[in-house]
Amino acid sequence: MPAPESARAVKVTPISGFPELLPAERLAELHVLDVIREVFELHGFTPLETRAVEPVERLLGKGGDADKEIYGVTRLAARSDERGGTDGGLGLHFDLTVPFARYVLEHAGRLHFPFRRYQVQRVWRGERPQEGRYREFTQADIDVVDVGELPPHLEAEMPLVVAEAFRRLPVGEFRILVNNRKVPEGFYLGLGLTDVQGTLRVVDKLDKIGAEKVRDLLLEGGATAEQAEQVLALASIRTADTSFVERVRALGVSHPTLDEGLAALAAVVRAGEEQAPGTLVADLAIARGLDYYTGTVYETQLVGAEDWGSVSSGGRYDSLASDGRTTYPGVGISIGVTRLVQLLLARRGLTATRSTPAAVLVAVVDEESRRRSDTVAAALRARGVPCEVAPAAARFGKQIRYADRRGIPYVWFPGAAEDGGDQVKDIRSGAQTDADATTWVCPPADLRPAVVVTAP
RNA sequence: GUGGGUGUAGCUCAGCUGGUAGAGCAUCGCGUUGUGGUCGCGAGGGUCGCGGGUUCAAGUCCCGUCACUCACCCCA
Repeated sequence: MPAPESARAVKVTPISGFPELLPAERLAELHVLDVIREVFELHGFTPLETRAVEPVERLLGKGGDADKEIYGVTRLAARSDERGGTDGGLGLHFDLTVPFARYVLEHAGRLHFPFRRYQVQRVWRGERPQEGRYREFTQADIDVVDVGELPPHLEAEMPLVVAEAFRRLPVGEFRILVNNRKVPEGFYLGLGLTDVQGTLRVVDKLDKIGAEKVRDLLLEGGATAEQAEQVLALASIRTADTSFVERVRALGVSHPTLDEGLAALAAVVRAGEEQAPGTLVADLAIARGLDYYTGTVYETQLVGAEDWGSVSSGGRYDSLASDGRTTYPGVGISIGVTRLVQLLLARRGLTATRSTPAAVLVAVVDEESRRRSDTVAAALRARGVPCEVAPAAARFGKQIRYADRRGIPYVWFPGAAEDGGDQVKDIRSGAQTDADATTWVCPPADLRPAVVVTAP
């Protein structure tokens, strides 16, 4: 016989970039998700879910150096020649836009256009994690795609939906920065700079490395001092109204694409002014890394937490979904739910008022009468009151403490009343009153855990 | 992938130029045969990330490795 296994502690360690929440935190996150879903549905977006995997070549197709961030999926038992390679293999999706584009192509015959959908799912990116950046996280996307042409007013609608969701969440002040790819593109071309992508990438670093460094990089990239100045001048324009148009005009550059972009961006900003004053800001430095964006691009930051990066972004894409014959242009915006929630948890003290959905703990007097407690619980549940029955017929003090630890506001005592009926105690105030499980009304504010923030 | 930092109890951390582990908080128990939170007393919980080396002796010094973390890249 082998010696008895020594009780050695099993080491469990977190995996970097795969965040997990405590119960109260998860309840808070669910609240955030509920609000987002509700707003999306109020705007008529239909729910959709796509599989977690796509062919690797499809995931690779639409991005630049996306290959590094894609997680491949293989069976552990697969033969070695089936593994390792990416060609023909499967990968976990790194966003919800690319899978959605595929979905549209695959089901185009059975969808009605313009097609509005929302999608809330986890995505995976094999990046180096750090604060606010994860390898597994949840995105909540809305997109609209149409056949052939996409009306421009949709580009104004997307950020307004996000703004509405954010207004219902304890995120504080926020700004949705908006730009149109055609503005810098036309501007650069008008200046004689042909490397639009390269220039955009440099400009995108502006808030990180500063104007001086950006100027150096532009000069290294072959721009003249004058061109670099103009590029920086454009990027410095940021207005909450349509006055950015005159400011761009004042720079004296002209190009047909620039005109198009300015008109489109002005329309978006104007809609924002009317429907969500102060939330949409034209920021001509916003570039967005993904190169499938062709028109309006969005980026959202919470005021005071700009260093956490964007908590919602997106844009218009005209050729992401195309089968070669028909193209389905779209526009969408994504809320980085995990980043947003982690930010609120870390910086705003976001939490739930309790760590369980239960509003009531039904006490158990002794094990012989547990059935009576079960009956009480059933009556409460039948009327929509979340509750649980105490795990043990311990001293009442312990049962109350059980509820207190979890933030459960009420403890129900079967048979505690003079007449043999029940009593319910609000353990926050200590008030204990006679009650009947078939008629007791739980105060609405206590029915579900509430979400609170403790920091400004 | 590149570079820096850090690994000691569930959490936050002490532990001096080497002498075989400690605090606070948390958890559980008792004080309180059933009504909590305060308070008091007590208990459990550590192969000091892992492996190797130096030494009579390593949490402490050296090498390696892994993990976490920060920055770059990129992005929600």
